[in-house]
Amino acid sequence: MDKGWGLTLDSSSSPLFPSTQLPNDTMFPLLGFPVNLTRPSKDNEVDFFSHPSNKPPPNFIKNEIHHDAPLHVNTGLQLLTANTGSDQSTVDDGVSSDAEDKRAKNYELVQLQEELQRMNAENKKLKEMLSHVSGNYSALQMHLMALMQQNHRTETTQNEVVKVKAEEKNEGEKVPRQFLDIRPSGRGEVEDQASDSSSDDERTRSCTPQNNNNSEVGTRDSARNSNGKREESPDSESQGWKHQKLNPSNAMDQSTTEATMRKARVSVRARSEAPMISDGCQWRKYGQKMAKGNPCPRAYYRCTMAVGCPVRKQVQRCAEDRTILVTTYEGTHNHPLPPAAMAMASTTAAAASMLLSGSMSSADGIMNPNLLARAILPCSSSSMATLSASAPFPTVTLDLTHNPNPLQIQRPHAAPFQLPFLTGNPQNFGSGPTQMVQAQAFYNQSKFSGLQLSQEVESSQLAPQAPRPPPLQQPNQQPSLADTVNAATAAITADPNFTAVLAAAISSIIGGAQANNNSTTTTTTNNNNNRATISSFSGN
DNA sequence: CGCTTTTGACCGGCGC
DNA sequence: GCGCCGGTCAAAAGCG
Repeated sequence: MDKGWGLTLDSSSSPLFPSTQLPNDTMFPLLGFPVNLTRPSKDNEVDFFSHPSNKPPPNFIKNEIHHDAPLHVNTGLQLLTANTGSDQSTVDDGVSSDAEDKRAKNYELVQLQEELQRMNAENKKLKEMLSHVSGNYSALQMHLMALMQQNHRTETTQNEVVKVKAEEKNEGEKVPRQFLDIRPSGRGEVEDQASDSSSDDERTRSCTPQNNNNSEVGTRDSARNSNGKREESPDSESQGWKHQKLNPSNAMDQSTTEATMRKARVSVRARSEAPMISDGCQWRKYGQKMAKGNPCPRAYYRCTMAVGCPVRKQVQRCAEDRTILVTTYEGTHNHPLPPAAMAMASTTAAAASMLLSGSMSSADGIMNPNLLARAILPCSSSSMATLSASAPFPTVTLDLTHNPNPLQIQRPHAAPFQLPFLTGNPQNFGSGPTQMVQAQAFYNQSKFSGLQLSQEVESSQLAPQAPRPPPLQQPNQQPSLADTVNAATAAITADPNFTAVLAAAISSIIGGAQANNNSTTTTTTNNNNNRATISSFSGN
């Protein structure tokens, strides 16, 4: 009987399928009879249905396993044939002695199905919990980063305020407290609640003694204003940068770390045919220049995810190898980031934070590139993460163009989405292999099917030229958090130990889609964009 | 119509 | 002081 079939199939296979062979969502509908009807496999033929008295000999079972022939052909015993028959066999099932046994099995089937339903429900609950926890984790991570940076700036600011007061005593009312109203007007709440970094930067920058000694007191950019050409613009933080550049000397002893934080740069080298690597943030191009020594123009972008975000980046192709895209990040986001942007943002923030640390802000730290390099990439060679001391600003270069990972050597085409970026705060630098992400974890996640997570990934045969499905069509928009979380949840379920890293990978992958979308809105759409391989950051 | 990109001009820093 | 260079601005153009 079919129920007896279903019973044996379910009872034998259901404990294995949910987590291993079938996606959870598709597994349960298959638990019922369709499986039995469409697949009269040899499993069914094995002794479960046969009455003990009719148990086939061992030889028969072996034959059944090794031959894929239909059941009725391979069956050497009448009883088995009768048992494995279709629904019409009920006529043949006149064997009344099996009735109670079948009832019992039917009952057992019902029980198992109920149990599976309970497990399914529990699984869904766990998924929801996981997505919730993942979201909270991201939020907390950002909050922690913001607090750390704010805390550091606060210390610096307090020192500078003390010094300003001392100068006020010396110079009387000559020194205004610019930091009280230095913030640009008309900003949204987003900045109010999250822009401590930039606003504090503005305050501390403006209240430095150096600034106060200038004749440009009271104006943020006297040079511009003296032209009568430019009033204070909403983009004042950039002028704040400029302002800082104007007065770099005297205040260095007090705002060294602050300036370092602001000027610390993280340069990422990655092979990409896309005009921009995807980092999950929204960027607006505000300039392009031909840089000396490189025939490729350098593009300047600023973060537009929040008004007044000070983060900028420069994108330029390497002169020696134009398949290498060099992206240099500068500044720290002053707003919450979507999961898609966490990886890169955390990396850049981590680099800046490391520069802010005592050892790194010292000359020793600057002059010892390997310290920072190894701190950021504990498992990488120094050639993959270098610190430039000769540059005007401390610059960490993350070279993603090499592929020293033994795992990837073993599976050379299997990890085009491996993401090295830090996903946590600087204290997590040493977490080592957990920072390494294998994108294969997201296999079967249809959310990413359009993001070149082709299924060949699992079979280690990802073809770079393989045609890709169209990217997600969300021009200039971040993928919805819900989508991200849902997809992340599904992937994380498979291996909860990689929660943070998976989230980063997902976000970066989704960011890849965004980059594609961005590219479509600019000039040309490069179908090879997603072939950008950020593949070389390795764990051990 | 609003947003983004393009692009020439402008500015300050720096080296000579 | 001058010129070069990196970085930024903002008007114009492009685009959906």
